[in-house]
Amino acid sequence: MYLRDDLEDEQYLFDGVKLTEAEYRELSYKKQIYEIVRKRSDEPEDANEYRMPDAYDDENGVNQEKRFSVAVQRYRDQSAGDKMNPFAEQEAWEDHQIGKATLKYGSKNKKQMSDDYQFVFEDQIEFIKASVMDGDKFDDDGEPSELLESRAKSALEKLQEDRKTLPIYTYRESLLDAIEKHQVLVIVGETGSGKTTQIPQYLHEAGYTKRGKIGCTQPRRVAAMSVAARVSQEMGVKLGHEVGYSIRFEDCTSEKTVLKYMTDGMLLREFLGEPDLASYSVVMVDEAHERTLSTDILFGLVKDIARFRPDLKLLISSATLDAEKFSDYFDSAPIFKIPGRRYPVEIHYTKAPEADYLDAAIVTSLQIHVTQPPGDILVFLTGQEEIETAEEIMKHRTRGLGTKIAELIICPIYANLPTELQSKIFEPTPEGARKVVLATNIAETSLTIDGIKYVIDPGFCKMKSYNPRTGMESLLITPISKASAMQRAGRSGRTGPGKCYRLYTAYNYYNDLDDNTVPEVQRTNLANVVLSLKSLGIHDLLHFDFMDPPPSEALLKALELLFALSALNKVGELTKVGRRMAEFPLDPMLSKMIVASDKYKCSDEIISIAAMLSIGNSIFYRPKDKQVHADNARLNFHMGNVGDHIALLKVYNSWKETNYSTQWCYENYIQVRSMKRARDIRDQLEGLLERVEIELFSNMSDNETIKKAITSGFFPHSAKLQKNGSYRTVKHPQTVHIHPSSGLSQVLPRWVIYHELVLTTKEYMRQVTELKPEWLVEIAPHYYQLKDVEDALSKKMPRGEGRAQEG
DNA sequence: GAGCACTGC
Repeated sequence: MYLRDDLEDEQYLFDGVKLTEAEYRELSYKKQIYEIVRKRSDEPEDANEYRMPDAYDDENGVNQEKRFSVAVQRYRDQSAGDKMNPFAEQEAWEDHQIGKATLKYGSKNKKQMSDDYQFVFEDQIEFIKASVMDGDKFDDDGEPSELLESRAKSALEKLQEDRKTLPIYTYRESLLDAIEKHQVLVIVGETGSGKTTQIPQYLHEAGYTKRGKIGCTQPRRVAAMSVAARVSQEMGVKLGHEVGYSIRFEDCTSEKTVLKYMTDGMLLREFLGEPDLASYSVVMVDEAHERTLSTDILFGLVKDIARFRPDLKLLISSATLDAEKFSDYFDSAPIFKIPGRRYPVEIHYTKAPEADYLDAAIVTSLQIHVTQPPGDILVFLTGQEEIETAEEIMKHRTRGLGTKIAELIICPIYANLPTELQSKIFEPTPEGARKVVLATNIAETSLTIDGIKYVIDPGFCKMKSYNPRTGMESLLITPISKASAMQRAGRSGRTGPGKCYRLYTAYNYYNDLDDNTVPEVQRTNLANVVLSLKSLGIHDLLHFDFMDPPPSEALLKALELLFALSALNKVGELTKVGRRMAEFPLDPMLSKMIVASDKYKCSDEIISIAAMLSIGNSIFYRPKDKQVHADNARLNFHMGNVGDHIALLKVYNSWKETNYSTQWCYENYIQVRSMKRARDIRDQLEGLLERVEIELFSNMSDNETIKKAITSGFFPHSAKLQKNGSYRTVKHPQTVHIHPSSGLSQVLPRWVIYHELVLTTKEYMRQVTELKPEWLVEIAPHYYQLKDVEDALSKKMPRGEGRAQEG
């Protein structure tokens, strides 16, 4: 499955398999996925073996009327600013977010499209070739001269020799020298420089591991695993011995381990048990430019411990763009540059702005297809819906062209696409055909597709933003940053010179795009971060040394919540409850719910609910053409109007009863992958119960008890029905609605608690359960007074309409 | 009667 016959440059071997240079440098995602699937699942190794149910069939005809994506409309709505977002003017930070969305493109009246072959040539977009992204000292004919000789050598010797051909090898001594001289070093290394695999080995060879482990963090699990596997091969040791990795649900290390690759979030958890990282001699934060939430917190922590641990070496590795910023943050740490290996990429901009980027992307794809030499195309779109729309239009326009043009294979890819359908993008393109991959941001960093020569970049992505005042989250279609645009362009130059077509003008690029994406820490709910920092003994959070501080309102909101949950006392210290909560890798309200379940003797049910809630909104699969079936399947779990939390519990338990059957998931329109994740999380939570001395109790028969435990964590999220069918949140009053996907959206109970608020077309509560108002006063007397609920208690509540039945 | 960027613990 992995071996390709068409390779001419048989330079590299891995596991006895011949790889291209790009494959060699970075283990292919496909192989990684197969490995993970094999390890994790009870499924047969060949994914084609199990029957694909009709839920996944997509034989619906093309809907001509719907071909222009809703996303375009959404973008236009968004440009109107406060029409979509009633809070647009409230906050400076928010203005910033919205402001970025007002990037105006000119208008263009499209003539009615024809699916005639001629169309491909008639409706073209004019591009201007603007620049060439340099190919970093790439030696194009750099085939090692000792190639024939080396074939006779053992695999290990060969690996050792290959290490010396990496760009970084030239810098080995000067790099070790710089690390010896300076405690903190910022390393700038482009993709392909070998920094991630080589630097920890150099340090090991130089004796650093005698003083402690070398830790290297990655933003993604797959990267941590595959890099560790690679390094263990190069060192000729078994994975998990001297070289290991540590990711959630999987600790592949031992006492022997001296080189430890891990996810950034994992190192953060390790801080909780070892606040000075005493067992480490070197910490390398890799891919620091990605600025994940965990990386940003790690920065503050490692900068702090470096002061009282002069023996600890810190390496911050980043892409070129913001190296100066990292250096400044780490007290003017020196910057060490390592060239990478990358092919040149031609950048093209549109001559004029495009009104409809989706249409422009499709036209450009077809244009490339008929005019450009072989090579696959990668198109960056914003989401599933847009990708599905684009797929329909492209299929329709290329249909019936017969042999007039080469075959165009359309491959959609986004994270929520079932795994079986994802693998399509890794199948090699047949001779004479061309592949066009329609991808979300998943293709920007998370996965690498070989053979991409052309990138089409419309310049948008979906970005999460969080309003700390209202506690509302939303996903907005936003222009990308320059850094992101560079990253996208680079995806075309991995295996040969590439071309990037930007569907915006050079003027747009230089004047309208931000330099960098707003770091996650500035646009997310910080409750969990604050709890972790508090449990590390960091009390003055408003003065914590963030590289880019979050809005203070977000910190205050988090502190306020933790205080309400009794995780913090009046002076802001962690309580016993708070310490127990911090053990769980969950949002504080979920952790509180688990801690409280001890009292209600229903921890078994509560951890299942917590696991299901924490995987978010991707449990139910709802294909466009089977929506009615999917909705009916979902309704089964809502029998008796038990509320969404109990419904999630029923989903989990039903799946468990089928012995975690994949087929059952298909029949019930449930995402297999999400359920497996829920099972992993639940298992982890069950293990953690012991640590905080909570007994595993089951109390399935009593829904009211379970609901009370939920209320113990989610009482700040209560809302009361109003006359017009909308709800009003009790504590920070605002008008909200039950999400139509909720089992209670037609039932409208008088009082509800909700899991989260999301802003889409309206302000919605997602995951809702009915509540008795007296519980609020009983469970959270410090938070609710009688007057908050008294009118509800004084009146007799009518039964029947407007009120859910007891489950 | 609506919608699911992407990670991570």
